[in-house]
Amino acid sequence: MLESAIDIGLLSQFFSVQIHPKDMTYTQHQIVKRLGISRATLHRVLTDSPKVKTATRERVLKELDALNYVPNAIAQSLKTSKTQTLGIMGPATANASQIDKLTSIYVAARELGYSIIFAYSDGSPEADANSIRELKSRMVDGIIAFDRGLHANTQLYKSIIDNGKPLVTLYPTPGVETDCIYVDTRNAFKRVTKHLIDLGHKDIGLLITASKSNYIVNRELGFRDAMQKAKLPVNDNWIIYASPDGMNTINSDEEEAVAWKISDYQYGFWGASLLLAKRTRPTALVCFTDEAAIGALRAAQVAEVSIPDELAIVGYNDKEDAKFARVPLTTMHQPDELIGKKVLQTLVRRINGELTDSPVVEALSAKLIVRESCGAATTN
Amino acid sequence: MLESAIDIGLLSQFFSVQIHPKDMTYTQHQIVKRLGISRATLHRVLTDSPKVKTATRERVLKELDALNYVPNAIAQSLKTSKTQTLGIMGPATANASQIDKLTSIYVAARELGYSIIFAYSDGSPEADANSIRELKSRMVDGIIAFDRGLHANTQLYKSIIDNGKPLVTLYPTPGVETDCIYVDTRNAFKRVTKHLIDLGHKDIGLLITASKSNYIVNRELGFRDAMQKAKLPVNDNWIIYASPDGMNTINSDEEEAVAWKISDYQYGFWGASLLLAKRTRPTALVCFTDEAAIGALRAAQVAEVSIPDELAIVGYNDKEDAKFARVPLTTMHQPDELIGKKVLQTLVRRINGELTDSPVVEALSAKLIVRESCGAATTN
DNA sequence: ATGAAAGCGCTAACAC
DNA sequence: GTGTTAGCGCTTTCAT
Repeated sequence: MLESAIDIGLLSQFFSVQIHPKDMTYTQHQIVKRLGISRATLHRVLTDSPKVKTATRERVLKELDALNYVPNAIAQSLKTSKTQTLGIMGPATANASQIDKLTSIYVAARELGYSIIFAYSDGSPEADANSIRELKSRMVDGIIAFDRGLHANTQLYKSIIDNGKPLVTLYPTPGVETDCIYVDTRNAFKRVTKHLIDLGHKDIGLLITASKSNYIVNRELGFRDAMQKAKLPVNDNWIIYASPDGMNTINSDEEEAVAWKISDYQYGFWGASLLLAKRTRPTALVCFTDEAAIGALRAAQVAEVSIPDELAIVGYNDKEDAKFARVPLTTMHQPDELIGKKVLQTLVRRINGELTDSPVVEALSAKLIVRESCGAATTN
Repeated sequence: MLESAIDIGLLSQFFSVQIHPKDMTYTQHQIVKRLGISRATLHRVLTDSPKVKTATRERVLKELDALNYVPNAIAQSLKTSKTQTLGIMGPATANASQIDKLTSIYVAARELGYSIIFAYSDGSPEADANSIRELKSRMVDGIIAFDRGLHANTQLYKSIIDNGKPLVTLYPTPGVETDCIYVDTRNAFKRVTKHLIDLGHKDIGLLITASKSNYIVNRELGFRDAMQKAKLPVNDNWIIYASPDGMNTINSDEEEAVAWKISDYQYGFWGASLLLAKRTRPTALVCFTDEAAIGALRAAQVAEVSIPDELAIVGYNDKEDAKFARVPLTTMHQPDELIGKKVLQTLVRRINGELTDSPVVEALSAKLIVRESCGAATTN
């Protein structure tokens, strides 16, 4: 008795009992001393091993509960070389759809017993390198690349793979052979454009940004897919590549970084104003996000252009803002809630070696949501 | 030479050199063997200690760089009992203002060399307890409570403090003596209400939710402060406590949890519809967020009530959506970008023992942004 | 200016 | 069914 008291520190025990006995952090060593058993037995109880006498087990469990024992994950990690931790690297973002994706990752991680370290980066090469260093240093079991599909990321991702860490991306990245769970935005934009075509529109414009990212480029590709399939000409005059300086080009990684700091609303407003000022206008406009569409709605309001009568508008994302826009938006709904589940399932199986060598690449589909802005619905 | 090769594993060295020499993870032990120096000397170089011969230092630094050495933070943590890791506990959220706060915390943490573990919780007592367990287990150096000021959190926060972990909250929590950095929403709502009063409004309504959280309650208090100061009567008929079931009450923690799943837009739409249907209406309406105000804008549009002429509307948050609303919103701008800096500064100083015993409690002020929805501006 | 050695809390192989 | 022990990668006295 005296021995054990000395062992865990006479003074600290005194205080801990006196002040908040429930909230002291005990080590296995201390618990073992108290119970007069060995580390191994304790470990067996902790891991539900059958090789423990029931009486012993119960005595141990009771003590564990009384002491509110929480294992030290750091020590576990050091010993096992597994941290039960996943790293997310990417830019922070205020886009509601991105947030929902992120949340679904958090939820899924929690369910599978993984903690998440969010390695924030502003997208600059130095910040990205720092993020990787951070995650490597903390021995994360796997990494989720939460980005917008910039080509500049290729090298970065390769270095992660070379380091032997499982990596899941949310965009297929050319030249990077790794697991990828993504929403097929190209197909989504093809379908939302087709919806406009089916409604009888022939003169259709596209409002995107000048970014070279997959996030943007895929949307243009999908739009062109639909136009081509319908044998409709694409009027380049009606494709607006919005950019911060209004010059409609982005030529460097630095300019990309700056471009992402501007809101989709703003791009939508600028872009639509530009389009509406032209001598001839399309009868329909595909916007790269709902937020851009809301910006366009505002521009139309200022220009006194009636939506959808004079210009049909569609967006992409389908978060709450689309529903409550001045003209409720026709848009595509992404399965954001599903992504986290899929990503974690893939990543964890990869970590556990349950997957073959070839990368898992899974495309998820978006769903058309018809509201008033396209002119098809007249509810309300 | 042979010895060192054997020591770090003949096979693994072979492969690592062959496949990706740059990306192997080396331990201090391995590096020490290669260089023929001691752990201590390596450590001195790593920590910039002056007690190393310049020649030795350079030789070591060169090797470190060549091998791309990244220290194992897990081992460091175990040894020093400091993880350079901070935990954030709270619900995930799609509110743009919350996201900006969170981002500013990430940025500030990165600058100070701390990693962030986001311990997601849906707000239920079990999930909260799990979050605390997770953070305790991972030995975070401090915790940031990222919540909406629910009374149910009091016990939770007390248990963190009892455990001896520094805790910073973003709401003053009654009964919890800890550091707190917050935006004074009560004062903000007093001022935005006063703005309406100054514009000549006497009949002013308030649209909030039925939540008992500080997030909501402070807003009502601020509204009442302004009305009282101006000696204006508060018409309870014009205070809308929106709730999911339309019964305008929330009576339990469970109901609170459900209530937070519904968007502010939706509450704004429901609440304003309710208000506009009444026999008598106020001439101005204070909404609990910009998103609620946008929902109210939509309800007004449906009811063909002209904003701001028949009803002035103000919100709170001032993110991009406020600017591009059908009627650009008069609102209060929170210093979200500042919060991370302040929170981290406080938390890190607390961790380092640089603060006195008494809690740091700092209130930040919001700023009035006047646009069209209040009827004061007519810019376009 | 440099090195040897103990130990952070845990797991797991091995002994009894 | 239970106990002993080595060691994960690092920091840190204490010697030399």
